[in-house]
Amino acid sequence: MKKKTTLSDIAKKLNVTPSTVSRALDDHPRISDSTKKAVLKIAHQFNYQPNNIASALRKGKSNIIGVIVPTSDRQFFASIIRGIEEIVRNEGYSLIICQSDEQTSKEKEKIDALLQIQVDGIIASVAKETTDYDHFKKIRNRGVPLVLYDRIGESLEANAVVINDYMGGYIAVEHLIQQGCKKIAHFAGQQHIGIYQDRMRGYLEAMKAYNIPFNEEWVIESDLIDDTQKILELGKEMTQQLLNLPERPDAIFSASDFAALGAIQFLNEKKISIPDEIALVGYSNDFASSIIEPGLTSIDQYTKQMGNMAAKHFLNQINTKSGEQFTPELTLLTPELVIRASSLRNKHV
Amino acid sequence: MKKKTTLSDIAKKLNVTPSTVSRALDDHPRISDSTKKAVLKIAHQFNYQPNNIASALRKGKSNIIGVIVPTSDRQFFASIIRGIEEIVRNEGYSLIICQSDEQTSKEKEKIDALLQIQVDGIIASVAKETTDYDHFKKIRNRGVPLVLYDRIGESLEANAVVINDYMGGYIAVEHLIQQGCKKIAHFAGQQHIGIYQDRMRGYLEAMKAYNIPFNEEWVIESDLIDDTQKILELGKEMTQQLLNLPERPDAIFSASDFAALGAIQFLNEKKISIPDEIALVGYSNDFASSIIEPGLTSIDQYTKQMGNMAAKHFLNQINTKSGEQFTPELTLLTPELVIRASSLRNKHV
DNA sequence: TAAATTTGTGTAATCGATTGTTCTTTGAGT
DNA sequence: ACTCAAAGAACAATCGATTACACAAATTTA
Repeated sequence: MKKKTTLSDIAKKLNVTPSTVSRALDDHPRISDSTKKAVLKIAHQFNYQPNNIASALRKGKSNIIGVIVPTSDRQFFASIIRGIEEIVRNEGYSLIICQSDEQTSKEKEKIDALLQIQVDGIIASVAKETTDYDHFKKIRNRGVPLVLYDRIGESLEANAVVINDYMGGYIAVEHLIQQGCKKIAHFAGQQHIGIYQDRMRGYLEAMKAYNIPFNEEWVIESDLIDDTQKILELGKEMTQQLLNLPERPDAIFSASDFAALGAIQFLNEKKISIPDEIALVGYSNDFASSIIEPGLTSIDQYTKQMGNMAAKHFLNQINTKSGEQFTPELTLLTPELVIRASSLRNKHV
Repeated sequence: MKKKTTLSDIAKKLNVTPSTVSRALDDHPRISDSTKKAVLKIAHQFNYQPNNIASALRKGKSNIIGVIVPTSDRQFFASIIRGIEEIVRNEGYSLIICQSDEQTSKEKEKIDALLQIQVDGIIASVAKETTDYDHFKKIRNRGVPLVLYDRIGESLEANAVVINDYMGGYIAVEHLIQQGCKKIAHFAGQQHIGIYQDRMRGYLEAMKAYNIPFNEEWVIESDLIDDTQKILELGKEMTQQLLNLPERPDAIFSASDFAALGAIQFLNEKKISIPDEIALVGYSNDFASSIIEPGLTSIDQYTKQMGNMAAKHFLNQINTKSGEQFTPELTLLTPELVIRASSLRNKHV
């Protein structure tokens, strides 16, 4: 095992000081071209790799960004990460990816861990449990840039990028209405989480806009952030519940693809025709939605783009002089409806 | 923004030296209990957070492990990461997760980046493209522990953990035979990749063991590591190809779930009955396999356990005195057959 | 009681790169 | 020829924690 070569090794070889070598490698204007060339040559010859830890210590900058995802089991987050990486890699940043597993306690732990290893910034989506944001405030208090994506703490002053979930809910329901549905149910997520609130709001507004009467019984609120299998089961149960109603709905807009998948399985089992008896639209366009029969219409969230934007927000903050007043920016991405058989009643439109 | 408190801040406050504080916090036996208590108190009061970068520089240890995954789009890798984290978190390690996107060039880049930020070890699965392993050897040459998982370079001297893919192939095909299938086709992966070789070997051996004649035309080799949608299409094409054969197979063992999913979609379309006309077994037990109709029988790979084992191998290497001779260890995990409708002909067994 | 340990801390070097401050040399300008 | 500025590089401090070594005081041992 060879020991690493350091600045001083190169310096000794050339009879100059480490500072000269450092500046030469940094292309400092005060270093002569001849010296620069010589240094570069030896550096290459010795296969010099700068010690980033030393550099980080001196510069107070680690070139590492912490990314917190509630869980990486979902394609959603994998895609976000990819989006972030795409942008920051050229700037020389590495990512540390952490999972909060939807628990506030772990979220705190992870934030502490990231601050401890001195990340240059944190990009996070908040856990479903979280209602108190002090641990996030700690990030900003430490002077570490914070960017939130998708699930953001309302009360937090931070750059953020979210999908327009209101619009997502609206276009989903509008689509169902245009397919002739008049009694539209909604599988809603927990209303203390902004995105689910917005999707519900979109649902309600679309109904109102088209003068569709609203029936309270058709809205079922539940925890849509959980183990995939559980949500699947939940979807089945909720569907059963709807079928038991005196006035049975003719469509379901589910704020989660998985609950909708469960609904489809259940309806298939009961030989209830989709979309003719009940039409369905899900949310987030999971891969499985294209696999199930009939294919599940869903809202696509442009996750990679979301990652890209989050990364850009981070870079912006880094490049903002600390003197300037910080005003949080919010980026709103537009979701898209991906239409499949589960909602397509007018086959020939 | 408050500045962080350092060891010296505490030292000054107590009129001792930083070294004493350092030792006190480290619970050094030579430090008196009274001093320790005092230090702890002030440290807490000042909300002291050790500067890990400084510590890393001095100790030559970053407490960061680099994890390389070919792509994080698959649940498979998400699960592995989780498995690794579970183990190493208590030891104070953080993970940096990188994606090679199946490209050797990116794999090299990532390895360089990880070495540059001085990770304490690298846990990796090799990209499909990779046939030359020099960049991995570089890791060991630098004295950095390396652990491979799932896709390992045969010629690499490194700890590794893999699933017994031979057994996976064997039990999959044995199951099909037991269901009465006699003409079993195989969607094989690229044979330069060990896991696909092994699955194929399992297929062949099971056939031989049960005296099932082997027909070369029933084996189709293709790239099963690709964009999910592409593999889905590929699965359809390969199925078409099999249907065109003079002697049509009555079962398919696919080395990829996604190709099998494509096959199911295709067969459903053609109204060919599954499993009666053609039975199917996939590989890796993806979530979508439980969603499709009929459910796809598949081989489960215990991915979290694989992550656990990889992490343990890493810790072992760390704790091995460098003097001792290094002998690479290979852990072989046992896969499990998850039976669903796609292969279940004897419904009443 | 003298010698030998043990105990509790302080001193100072170190990890490797960075950077503000000299210092010397060279060259231009008058 | 002389002043002054710029160029090129060295010096030395610094980032914060760690640790080999030194040293005095307290305690034990003989």
